[in-house]
Amino acid sequence: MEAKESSILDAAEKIFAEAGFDGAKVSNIARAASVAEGTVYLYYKNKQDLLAGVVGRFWTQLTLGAEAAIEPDTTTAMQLEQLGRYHLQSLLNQFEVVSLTYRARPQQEQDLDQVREYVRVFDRIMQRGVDRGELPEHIPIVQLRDVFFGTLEFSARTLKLRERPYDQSVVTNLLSIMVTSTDTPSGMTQGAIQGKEPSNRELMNTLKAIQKQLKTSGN
Amino acid sequence: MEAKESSILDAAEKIFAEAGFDGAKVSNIARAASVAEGTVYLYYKNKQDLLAGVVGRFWTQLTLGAEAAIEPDTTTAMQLEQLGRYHLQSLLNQFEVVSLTYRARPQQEQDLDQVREYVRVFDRIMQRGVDRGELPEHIPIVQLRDVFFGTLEFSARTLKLRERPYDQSVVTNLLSIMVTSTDTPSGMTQGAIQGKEPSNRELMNTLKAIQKQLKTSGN
DNA sequence: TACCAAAATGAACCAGACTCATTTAAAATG
DNA sequence: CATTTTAAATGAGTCTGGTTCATTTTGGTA
Repeated sequence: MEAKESSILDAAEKIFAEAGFDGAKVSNIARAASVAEGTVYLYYKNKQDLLAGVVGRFWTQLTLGAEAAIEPDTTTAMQLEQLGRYHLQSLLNQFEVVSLTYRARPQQEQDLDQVREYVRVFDRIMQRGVDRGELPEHIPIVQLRDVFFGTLEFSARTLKLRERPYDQSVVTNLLSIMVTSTDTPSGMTQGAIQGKEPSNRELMNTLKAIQKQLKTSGN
Repeated sequence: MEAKESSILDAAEKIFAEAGFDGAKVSNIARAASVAEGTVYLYYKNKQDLLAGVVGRFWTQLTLGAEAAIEPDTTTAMQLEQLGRYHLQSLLNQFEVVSLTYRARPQQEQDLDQVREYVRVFDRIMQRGVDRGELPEHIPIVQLRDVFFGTLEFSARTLKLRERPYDQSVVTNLLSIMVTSTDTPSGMTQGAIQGKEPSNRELMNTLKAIQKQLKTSGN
């Protein structure tokens, strides 16, 4: 039964999230799924594998959500901001599951290619930006990816630690520094720096000229 | 005996590093430390606590090393670069121990105030920068901290995953985006960021700074 | 209804973290 | 020194909880 597998995953996610990996007992997960303990092992090799299932499903869903959250026909900067918001919000809303990812990772790398899949959403946005000439290439995309996801993940931890809610300025400021140094259309700066007027168009344009040609509508 | 405790820590670090938390058996750690299994529990409440000991010691040492790696009498930008290099190198050199940090963290938060201590090295650099007027305050230090450490940690993971060695450009590029939008080493993006009218000279300097970054990030 | 294969069960097994009664070493006492 | 006291160390045994597997139940088919 397909439904049974996902019911086990649901139960596992719940128990793992509230008790952590070590605290979660397979017996409890089985009970929560209304299944015998041995049944769990028909669907998952062991407890680790079960965790990988939970985490994998989470990231797969995250990928779908991210793709839905991004307008296809807007600027690269805008898309990055949309992904940034979505990502930070998801990290905060499902903090426990995200944390579990680190329990799964060290094991088998191939378990978590759902994470790699998710990361490609970012890569596609950036690649499109480059193709369209909206992004210069001072910094390799791979490095910008680490800036983007690394910052957001650490920010999420910080917010959780201080028991603060979602903070839009985290995304805004992150984008402002990524955008300021990789891309410098006046419109982008305007959006990124909280509505302040960009100034001195002449030199800003000169600045632009050393980079790739940009065409961005100011929001 | 003090020496015995640290001998247990040494053994634990070794075994944890090569087998991971779950793979490491307390019996093996005890044997490696030439001690009976029960003795371990005289020094550490349980296996988790032992891990916290290993991880805590690591971050304490990292703090000392970081303080040594930073020249006291140089610019904020320079100090940040020194810390960045040191941090990335350490993450790579002791990747396994760093990873273990995530096994310790979810448990008790107070276990890891050594990490918080380490982070203060960054805070002090930034605070001094602000005090000296070397840093404007567009973006809260707390957020920049997440940019800094988040990026470096994710970069370290990426490098490890691809089996690449230490890459100076990661630090350079990170600093370039942090500095371009917050600091003004040679130029003055300050005006533009704050929304004031920057002078032509200021923007020219920014231009130069960016061009310079372009060259450095090329390696 | 009888048969079979797949799915499910849970009692038993076992690895390994942790305890504690006992032993050994060190320090204090006279 | 011999003796008592206190602390440190030991490892066999306990216990929790993940994992296995012989047995039972289920669902489909002739």
